Amino acid sequence: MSPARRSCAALPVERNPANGASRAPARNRSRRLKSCESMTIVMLLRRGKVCKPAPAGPGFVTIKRYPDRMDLKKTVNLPKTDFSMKANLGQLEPRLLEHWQQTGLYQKIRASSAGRPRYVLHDGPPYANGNIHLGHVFNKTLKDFIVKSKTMAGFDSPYVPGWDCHGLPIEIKVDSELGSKKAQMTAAQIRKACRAYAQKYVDLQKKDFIRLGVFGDWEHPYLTMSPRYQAVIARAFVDFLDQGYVYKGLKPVHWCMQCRTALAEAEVEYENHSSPSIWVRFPLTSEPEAIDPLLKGKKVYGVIWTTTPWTIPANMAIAYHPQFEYSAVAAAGDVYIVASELAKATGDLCGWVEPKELARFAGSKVEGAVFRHPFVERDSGGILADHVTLEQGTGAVHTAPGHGHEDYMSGVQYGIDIYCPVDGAGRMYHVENAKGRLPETLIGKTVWEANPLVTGLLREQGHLLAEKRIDHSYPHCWRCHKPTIFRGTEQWFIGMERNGLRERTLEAIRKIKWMPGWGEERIYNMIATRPDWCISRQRIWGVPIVVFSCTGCKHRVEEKKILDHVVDQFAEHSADVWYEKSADELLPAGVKCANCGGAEFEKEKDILDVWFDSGSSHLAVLSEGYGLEWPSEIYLEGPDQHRGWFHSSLLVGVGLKGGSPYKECATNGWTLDGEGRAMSKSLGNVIEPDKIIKQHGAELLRLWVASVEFHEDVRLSDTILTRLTEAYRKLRNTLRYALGNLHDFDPSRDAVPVAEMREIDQWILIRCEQLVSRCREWYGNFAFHRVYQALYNFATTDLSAVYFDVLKDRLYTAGPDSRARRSAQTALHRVHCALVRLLAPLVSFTAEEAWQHTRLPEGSPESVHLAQFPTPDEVTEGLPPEHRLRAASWERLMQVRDTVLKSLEIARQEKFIGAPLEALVHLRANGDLLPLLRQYEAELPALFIVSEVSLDGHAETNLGVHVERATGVKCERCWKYTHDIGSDPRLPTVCKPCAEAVESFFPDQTA
RNA sequence: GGGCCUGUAGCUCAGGUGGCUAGAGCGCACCCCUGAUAAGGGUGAGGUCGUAAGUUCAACUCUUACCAGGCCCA
Repeated sequence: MSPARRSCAALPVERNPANGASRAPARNRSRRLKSCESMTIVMLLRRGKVCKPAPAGPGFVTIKRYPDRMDLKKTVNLPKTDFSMKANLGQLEPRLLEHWQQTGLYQKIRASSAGRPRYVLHDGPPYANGNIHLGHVFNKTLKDFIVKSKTMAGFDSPYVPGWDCHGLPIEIKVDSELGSKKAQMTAAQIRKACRAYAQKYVDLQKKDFIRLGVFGDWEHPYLTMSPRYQAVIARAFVDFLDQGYVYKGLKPVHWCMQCRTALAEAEVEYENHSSPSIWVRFPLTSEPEAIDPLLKGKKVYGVIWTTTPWTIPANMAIAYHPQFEYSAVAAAGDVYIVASELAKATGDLCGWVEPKELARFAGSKVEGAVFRHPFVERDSGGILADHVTLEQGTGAVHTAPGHGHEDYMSGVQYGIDIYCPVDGAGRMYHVENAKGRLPETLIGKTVWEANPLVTGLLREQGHLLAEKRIDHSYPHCWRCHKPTIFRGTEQWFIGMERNGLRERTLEAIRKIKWMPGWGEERIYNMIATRPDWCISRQRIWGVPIVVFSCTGCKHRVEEKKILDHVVDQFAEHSADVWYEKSADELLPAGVKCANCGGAEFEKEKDILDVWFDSGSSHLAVLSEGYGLEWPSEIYLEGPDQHRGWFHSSLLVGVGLKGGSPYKECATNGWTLDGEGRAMSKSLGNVIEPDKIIKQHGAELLRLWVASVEFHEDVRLSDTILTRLTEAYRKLRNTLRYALGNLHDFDPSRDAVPVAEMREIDQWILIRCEQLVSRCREWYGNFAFHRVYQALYNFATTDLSAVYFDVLKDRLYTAGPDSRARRSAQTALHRVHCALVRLLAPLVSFTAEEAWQHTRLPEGSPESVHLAQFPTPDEVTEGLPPEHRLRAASWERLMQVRDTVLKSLEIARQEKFIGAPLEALVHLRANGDLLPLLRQYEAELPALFIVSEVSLDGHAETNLGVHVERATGVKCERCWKYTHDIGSDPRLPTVCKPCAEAVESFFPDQTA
């Protein structure tokens, strides 16, 4: 300790020479103290013989008769409560859940909130597959915090949970469960199996969410597979179609030629495969000097490398990386453009003799150059792309937009045709209106047959530079295990530029409040650069794209009136009717093809992207059916949803409703392990929510959610759980102290007017008032962790360490019905009722349990969750303004208290005292502190929890503290050392105030 | 590899527009109490503010690079 510090602390303890004990060695003093105590521990009193009972009646002095053997402890008002110290959440929580369910609490909340301003959080649907994980817990609990806190802040805040039920993951699972049976099943039957599967997980997850104490309309959640919802999805598509957003175009997908089907990424397995890899040159037909002046007049070629020769016929461009450096290498009179880094390797492979570098330039120089296809009458443009790498090949990527995802992206970016001359069986064919005719030798050949033919053609033309087989990992069909191809197929799109969708969406983004703010930039960039929305999938489990086409002329039936007729059937029978009925049955009678007048139609086979399903949730839920208005107040999901639900909801909202379905968009972080790593099976660091609930209770998970800054990634570990367990116990014990000391307090009967309260009781009300005001504000901006910290700090610092400690003497030893005790209880009751309500959105179980144990004023709601947050005014109601000014004095006194406690600690360390009541504190003060202390001199012993305080004004420093041994005798009842022991002859070991308090325990015998 | 984000004591969090010895609670250590008792109280020790440069009279706060981690893409 530094000298400066020492002087800051209390002055050295001075021992009172009058106190004999002070001269004795420390060990002796302590021993003597103990023996002294043992003499007075439990005293048996004999009274009856001394005081004869007086006859009752007028004119007689009443002398109460005390029992012969009296246990003084029974006259101490110790806390009494059934609110146990140990929570036993494992039993409490299910009991409360059952109770809430049986009493219809959620419906009651709705009823009591009716007519208040609305605050609707629209739930993002989790996927109905698998068990819930910590991320679900985090998100759902946060939503519950918002809904409950908004409810208690005076809003009507309903919560309709939902599930995302369609989609590939479920279809795949069902597929594998059905096994070979699937082949014999109709689409409708498979859909039934998918529906059952999804329902199973809806029920499972629902149970888990309810278990967390999340309030909501669990009886009527929205399911994307419900007939009503499916109709909403289908209608949304029809509306998009009707309003001109939708078009059909080509996009490459994984394709199995064997199964003749599109495959999702999840259905593709990568296996080893041997492919022919070739180096091909494309003659440059544009001016070489545009690339580099040194190339003027040279015969220049672009050089590409590919492992799929069959895609060469579909080549439309050559991609270069804008930042890479490229070399023009001269060899045998020709000049080749390759990445500088790969020039040597390429030259070696192609057998260039004495290659010479003529020039070096950035890839960006090649943009706009024109090459000639080696054997098709077509140009191949130089383009730029970031996906170009230097790991293999030449640094120039053969680009066939109909045969590769990245190629496709480049194609879209540069407006190049998505050209795919390969049919569903994997055979080459002449595409109508194609640029450049394919050599006839290729037509009708499968892509595998085409490989050597293409290589042959290239060789003939002199454009094959090298050839080499390569073993690599290649996508295969998960079902038939044959290698797959990328094939441009017809897909449905929502055009981002149609009706200005992209622009309008970007405008809408600017109007939304993003929390945290960076969400705006993130989603803005995505919308600004995303390609058209591909909304079709070649699957079964989803909502079909409601379009028919004429069997004769292929003309599509897209009239809204006709399609709406079909959608109406979805609402009634679910979208299954699409698979159960024929086109003829589905269509209204008498529909004719607008083009050819034909009357035979076929149904579209594709279904809609699941993001279209969930993106339409606001149409389904913020609707009359649920009694909710569009748009919602807020969406809250994980950060991945900027590309997911936030994104699709926004597009659907802007497209069909002209704006965002949410005014505010909040994100919760990811849940990580104690080291900040993502939880994964392979790392083995996954924390199961179920385990924590079993071991600690859902309340602890809620407390965890409450304790962290939720916008950022959050961690959970054993250490954190241990801290939370301790915090929970502290909060619980705070409530328990209050309940225990309020057992005989009826606010309507016993409350003391605030103006007449003890000042320290008024002080805690003012502290509590500030707490309420801050917590309300923090709830308002979803700073739950600040609410938690404030409540916790209030419980530990203001209450446990100061107020409760100081209060014990008064609560325990004053007469049960005395003004002093009732004053304390009034304050305690107010603080308790405020605390319980402030805690309710966070620790909903414990708050409810405490509420049930609280004696509430007449007319109070049966559940804390039906109550409103306390208001700051309510806490200090009745406090005269002039009393409020005294709060500052008390803050000052608290500082004096801190100093005194430091001095007491020194005395304790020196074994001069043990319990603080053994001390007499002598204060010396000057300045304005002295009058303040004088004013409150009578309160000081209680505030310091010592037996005596003496005060004088001779201090040289601002405040001096001397600790001495308390004089007098220890009262057996209140344990204070006093000079009035035995003032009541019937109670020879008890001080005067205690004697008076004891009196109130015995019935008035004069009555 | 690209876009966005995070990194203050063992833990969870505070630290407007750069400015006194960087705060809180918990935990920890030591002590006390035994009438909140598988409770309660006191005192104290913990941080070169991810790392390294730079701007500045002055940086936890501004810039750059790097490291570690997260989400989304590729």
